[in-house]
Amino acid sequence: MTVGDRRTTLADVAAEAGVSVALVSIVMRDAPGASAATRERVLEVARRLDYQPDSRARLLRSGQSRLLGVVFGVQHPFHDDLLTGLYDAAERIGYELTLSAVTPRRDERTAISGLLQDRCAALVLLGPQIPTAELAALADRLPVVAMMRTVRQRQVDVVRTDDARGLHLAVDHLVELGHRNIVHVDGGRWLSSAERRQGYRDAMRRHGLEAYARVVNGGFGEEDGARAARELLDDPPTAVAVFNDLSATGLLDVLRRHGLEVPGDLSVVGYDDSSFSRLAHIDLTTVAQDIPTMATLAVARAVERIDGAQVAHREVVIPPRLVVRGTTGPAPAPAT
Amino acid sequence: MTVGDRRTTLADVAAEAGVSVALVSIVMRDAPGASAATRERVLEVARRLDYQPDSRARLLRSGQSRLLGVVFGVQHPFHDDLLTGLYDAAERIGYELTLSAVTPRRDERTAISGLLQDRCAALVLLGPQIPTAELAALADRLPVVAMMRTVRQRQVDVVRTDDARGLHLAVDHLVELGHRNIVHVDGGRWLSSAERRQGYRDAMRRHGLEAYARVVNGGFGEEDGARAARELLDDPPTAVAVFNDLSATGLLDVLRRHGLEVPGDLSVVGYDDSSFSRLAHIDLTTVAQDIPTMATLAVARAVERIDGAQVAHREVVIPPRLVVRGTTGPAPAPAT
DNA sequence: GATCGACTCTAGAACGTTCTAGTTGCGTCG
DNA sequence: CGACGCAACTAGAACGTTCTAGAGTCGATC
Repeated sequence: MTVGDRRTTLADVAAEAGVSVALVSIVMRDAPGASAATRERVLEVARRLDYQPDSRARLLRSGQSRLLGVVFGVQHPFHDDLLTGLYDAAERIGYELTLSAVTPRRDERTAISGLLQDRCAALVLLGPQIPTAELAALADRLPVVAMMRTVRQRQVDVVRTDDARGLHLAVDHLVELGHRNIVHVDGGRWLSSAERRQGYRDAMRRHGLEAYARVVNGGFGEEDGARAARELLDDPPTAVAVFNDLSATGLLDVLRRHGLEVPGDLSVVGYDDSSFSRLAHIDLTTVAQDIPTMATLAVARAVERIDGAQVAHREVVIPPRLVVRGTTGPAPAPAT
Repeated sequence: MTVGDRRTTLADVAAEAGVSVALVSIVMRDAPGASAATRERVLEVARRLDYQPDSRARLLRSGQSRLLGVVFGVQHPFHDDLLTGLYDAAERIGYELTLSAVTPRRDERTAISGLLQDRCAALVLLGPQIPTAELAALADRLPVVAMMRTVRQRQVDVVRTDDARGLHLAVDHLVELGHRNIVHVDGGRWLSSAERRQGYRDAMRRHGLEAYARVVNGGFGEEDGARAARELLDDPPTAVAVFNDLSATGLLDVLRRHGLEVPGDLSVVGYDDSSFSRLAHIDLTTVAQDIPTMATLAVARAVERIDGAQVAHREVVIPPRLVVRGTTGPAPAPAT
């Protein structure tokens, strides 16, 4: 194989089939304006010459690019699942996806600017961390849909989970099992930590358990959960609702090492339904986000904006659901 | 914001700055042929008009597309880490990456054909599953680098881990700890399962332990490991080298539930150094692939091919390394 | 004082498509 | 038999770049 040889173009196919370039274009796009006979002949030639349309030239000419840029993070739990859903949704309505990853050494700004140069029609950002002001500036240029976080700026569309509700579900579940002394280990300064914390507080109040409400400083990682667990050991509650699954596993580990039985002595609820939370020996009760729905809505919203529709609801909030597994059980009988 | 308004182009910048389009192009590309004064003025205007180059037009014109297509799987353990490494490597040599994901409902063929339409200069495939014949056909059209699998066809470049060596490491480690009765739970029909199985057999023979060599049918997932564990319970060895971390966690769970102490009664080694294997309460001894090196070499190889270099070694095999954690320990004193 | 070379800049043709505005050929209708 | 409509097709101009070839300008050299 010689690398230098050009790929076959419309012109090649046209010459070979003895028709004009425009006609080949018509056939390739399945547009009206060609007889069945020619259509077939052209397709046959195209197949024989192994013709592949050049999307760059195509998009360059046709202006609007049926192309959605997606920024995702390589380290994040369910971004992969979200990507799956986004591909499904995009394909259903005939859009292409182009991905740009955020890695430990490639920041969000870089990822976004790459997509801008690809001239996508809109951007879908998974859990964007950049300042809202920047998001807003971006949204002045092209439609931007932020997922899994709130954005006050009204140029930016938002599709997110009702995180407050997620903690309602967790607390309700624990209360139903008889728990009263329920602690929340929060996400610290992490995205949507505030919403979840507030959701926890609301739920406790609603159950008349303000007196028990207690928030322990946590974070995103396993160590954060472990640290919170050590803090809890002095005066252990009967149940803990944790910011996310990763932190919950760290917490579980420390608790168990100190001889506490889960769920015998203490119940734990995570958040995210991460793939590892399903592992048999973790088997974590957790709050799952409705990823397919979120993906579908994000794509739909982006496309509406591209088509210039005036969209009524800027923010779409999806209810999560509780996945009950093995780390929650009835509250232990009160001691003393 | 009106979606319809065109983005600013070179022509806009040129008009505003009172120079020709070509000159603006020169300035934007940082090419020689413009005075420092104009350069600065043009850059200022470009910044003010918020000019973003159109990579489609750019690549269309300039023919060769410093663009590498990467196909990765959303479900796979270390594909994320590999992506990180690929971005690093590509950036170092001034190449762009364009990603295409394989999802449960988007197969490899689709992912690849998307990249072909984007006219990438070469393809990097992470653990491709398509038939080698197809890979070869693809490689006749543009440089193809397959990672983490062997491909006999000589048009296709390969960068992979020395999987046989990985199992040598695992077995050597266990033997050093005094184990003799070491079982291998394999990956079934999975990619590179054969290499690892062979590596296990070789290592056992080298240690004069042919008599103990025993391969149990496993697979990729947690359930496969769990199933293998139940099979082992009748006649448990003192150590198990498992095909991958996921399977190993399934195996660990079943063993522990049946009262076996790890590593007291039985040691376990995984493969992949998956993120969850580092979790404190899994703490799995495992074989890690040298991901940064593999990524760097894959990109380097792709670029060599693009530049038309005659590359001597079609296949690059990287040695793995053992990460010792908490699931391996000294062999228990022989019973009876 | 003409010629040269260097530097800075510009005009215009690519690249591979799509799209607009035709031009054919041909059957049908008044 | 001329006008019309329609289907099938084509020529050529876009799209936003890069690239080639060349045009000015200016100081230095012969």
